[in-house]
Formats: sequence, C-alpha cells, structure tokens
Amino acid sequence: MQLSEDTVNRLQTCQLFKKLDKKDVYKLLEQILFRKKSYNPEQYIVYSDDPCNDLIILISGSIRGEMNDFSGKKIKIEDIKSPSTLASAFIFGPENRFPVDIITNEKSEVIIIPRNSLIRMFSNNSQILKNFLDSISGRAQFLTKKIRFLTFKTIREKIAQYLIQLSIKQGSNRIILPYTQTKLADLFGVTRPSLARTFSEMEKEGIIKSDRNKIEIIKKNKLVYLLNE
Amino acid sequence: MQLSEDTVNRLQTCQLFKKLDKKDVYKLLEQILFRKKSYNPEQYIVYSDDPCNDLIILISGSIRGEMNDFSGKKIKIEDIKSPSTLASAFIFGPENRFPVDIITNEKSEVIIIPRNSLIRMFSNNSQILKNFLDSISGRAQFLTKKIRFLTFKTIREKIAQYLIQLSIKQGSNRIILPYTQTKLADLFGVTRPSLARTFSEMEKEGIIKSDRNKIEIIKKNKLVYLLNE
DNA sequence: GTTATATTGTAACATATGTTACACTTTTCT
DNA sequence: AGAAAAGTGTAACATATGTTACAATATAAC
Repeated sequence: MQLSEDTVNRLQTCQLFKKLDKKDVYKLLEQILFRKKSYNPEQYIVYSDDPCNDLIILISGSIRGEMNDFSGKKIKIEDIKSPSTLASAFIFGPENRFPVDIITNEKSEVIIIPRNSLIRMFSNNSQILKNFLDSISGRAQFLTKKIRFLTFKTIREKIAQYLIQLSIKQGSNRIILPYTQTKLADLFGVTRPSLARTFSEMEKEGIIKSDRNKIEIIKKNKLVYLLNE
Repeated sequence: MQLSEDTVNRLQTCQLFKKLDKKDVYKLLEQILFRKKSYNPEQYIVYSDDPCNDLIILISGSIRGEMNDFSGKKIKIEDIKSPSTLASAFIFGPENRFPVDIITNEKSEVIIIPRNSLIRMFSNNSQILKNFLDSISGRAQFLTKKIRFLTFKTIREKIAQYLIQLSIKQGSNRIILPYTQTKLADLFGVTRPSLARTFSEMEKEGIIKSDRNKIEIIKKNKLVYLLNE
C-alpha cells in the first residue's frame, strides 16, 4: 500500500515509533506490508475471542474496549484515543485471541500490521522493539490495576478510589465526573440505581457534596480510609 | 557467576529457552550477568509494588502469587511450579512494578537476569525474543481470564465455571478439588462459610453431589446454563 | 492409638446490592 | 420554544454474601 505523508506523520506520534525520526519510520514502513481501514461510529473493529494476529494502531478517532460479563451486562474496560496501539500484548503465543470487543466511539482509522511484519521491524530496529516492550509492560500494569479494582467488594470502595484518582488527575477536590451515572455504573459493573444510592449515602455522611456530575470531596481522609479498611 | 551444568539443564527446560539447544543456551548465558538465589518455604521473593527490573526464572520448587484486596484479605492469583518465568510482562516501561506478592510454597531456587542482559540476549538470538513475546502474550491471556472471572457476580457462577474447567482438566464428571475450601475461598475472593453454603445449595438442587473435596457433576447442562444466564 | 489441629457443615443475623418502578430534572432535537 | 429523550433521585422489596459461632469430622503429629 502507498505510504502517505499524513499516515507517516500520524504514526510517528504513536508511542511505538517514539525516538525514531521520520526517515527511519519511512524506511521501516517501506519494508513491510500493512493495511489501513476506516470505521464509522459504533462499529466493531474486532470481537472478543477473535484470533489476534495483527497489531492494530489507532491513528485517528477513539475506541472503547468492552467485555460482556456472564449475565450479559457490558463492562466497559476503557476508552482509548488515537494515536494508540491496541491489544499489543496479545499478538504472540499459540492462543492469541482478542480479549475484548473493540468498538469505535467516533469515526476512526486504523493501521493494521501483521505479526510477521512486526517481527521483521524488530529485527531491523532495536528502538522499536524497546518501544513495543515498554508498551506491553504498560498494558500489563493496566490489566493488573483492573484486577485490583475488581477486587473491591463494595460500590463505596469503587467510588472512593475513583474519586481520589479523579481529584489527582483534575488537580482539585472539586471534580467533574467525565461519564453519566449509567456509563459509570457500566464501568464499575454495578447497577445505576445502586450507584446513585451509594453516592447519596456518602453525601448524607458528609464525605462528599454532590450535584449530578459535580462532586466536591469534603472529607478526603475518610475516602482514603475507605480504601484501607 | 559460574555456570553449572545443572543450572543450564534446568534453564533449558524453561519455555524461554525452548527450541534452543544446549550449546546456544550456554553461549547466551556466558555473555550476560545473572544471579542465583535460594529460598525456604513461605519466604517472600518479591513484594507487590516493588520495582521490577529483573527477569526472575523459577528453576526449582513452586511459588504462589497473591494480591491483598482492600479489606486486607488475601486473594491468591495463582500457583506456579518450576520451571517458569515470573512477571515477564512487567519488566519494561517506566512504571514497572511487581503486580503481586510472590511467596514460596516450598524450598525454591530462582535465576535473576537483569533487564539490560535480557535485551542483549534478544539482540543475540531472535528465537529467545520470540519465546519471550510468546510468554508475554500467554500472561496477558491469563490476566484477561482472571479479569473475566472477577466479573462473575455470584459464588454460584464462580463454582460453575471452576467445576466445568476442572472436569475438562480431569477428564471426568467426578472431580477431586485440588484445594481446601479455605484456599478455594481465597482464590474466589469470598468467605469460606459462604462458599460452603453455595456448594450445599447446589447439592440440594441436584446439580452436583458433593462429599468434601470429591464432587460429582450430575446436571452439567445446568452448570453450563449458570454461566450463560 | 491418642491427642491436637485443621477442615467442614450449618445456623442466625447483618449488610450490601439488585430489581422494578416512577417522578423529576436536564439535555437534545425539531 | 416546545416536545422528546436521556439522565437522575428515590423507594420498597428481593437476593446474595458476609460475619460470627459452634459442633462434627478428618487429618496430622506424637
């Protein structure tokens, strides 16, 4: 496939090509086969358990990873914006399957690099191998955090950890929740009324003050305490 | 450190050195620095969140990975026997931390290879790079399975999946549970009395027949149904 | 074989979450 | 601006699990 300036620019911003200059990116890409694909919003890029033989690089738009739990309810694993590599940790091995459904949130474009081409790239440039290994460890850390989150027993714990995380990220005790309650409930794997109830209880106990998607943390030490009891 | 015949034999049985003959293993190991360490039973090899800069290869004995949930209860993630590599997916990246406590079940020995030595090995032999990438994808699949298991809402679902898995593994509907109820409860992240109660209920409903660690699956279709409702 | 320890079975009660329903408020669309 | 759709708040009731306790049984140690 024909290499466009635009594609190379986009790929170069991707962590996989970090520390490589444009000439090197060009050279690497000329030596391999890859495809480009476009998607409309709410389209499935891959289905959970499909064979995973290619590296998928999201070069524009955004996607979300979702897992169906066994009662059929969707659990959103994460939203990912471009530029990003998808499912990088899953490509190798004899039992390589996509771990989640990947669905576009908006119009999106991906570059698909077959496994063998990827291996050839590693042989030709050790920086890209290092970048790839870095990204895999990042994903492993993410999966572990997800596991740790899922070990929370109560909705209260989940909210506590989430609010603390958001306050660090937003640099304030006044937080704007980035999702509707319904979406947040999906993320937490709980029901929306139960989530609302727990927020309400925490407000009654003076831990937070809440008004729809605006939350103020009043007793931060109590939130931290909830994480360690 | 001095290379012993025994060490090389042991390492060679490890998946990381698969398809390499002994001469190649010798050559690779001669070019890097590594350490050997011994542990008694119930010793901590590493603690969760410690920096993870080395590849640890278990060459004898067995270990378990454990995660503390936020009520202080231990969740056992898995038992691992030798020969195995530990935490291979976590070594790279800027935020590389061990994801779990690693504790010996019995007398054990490990080989520790620093990250830089590992990278040198990858440059010198592409088969070992391929083996390493295979093992990382295997670990990612494992972590995803763990996440999927943790999305089970009820003890009943967890038992159903576990029994089906065991019956496949043991090739029979008459199963011997490999753990005590207490250990199994730790693995499932639930309390022992609740686990026992659910087993008892499933027996009362005629789904299984149980006598301590001996379980017979009576209505397998009902078990499968529990996984899909 | 006997004793000590660990494991299992079970019950009563407490707690957290799910389910269903509906009213109210906010946002989106025309 | 008005209507429709989406999001939020809350209540009553049902369900699953946790907690605590203790008796019975099995296993390990001497």
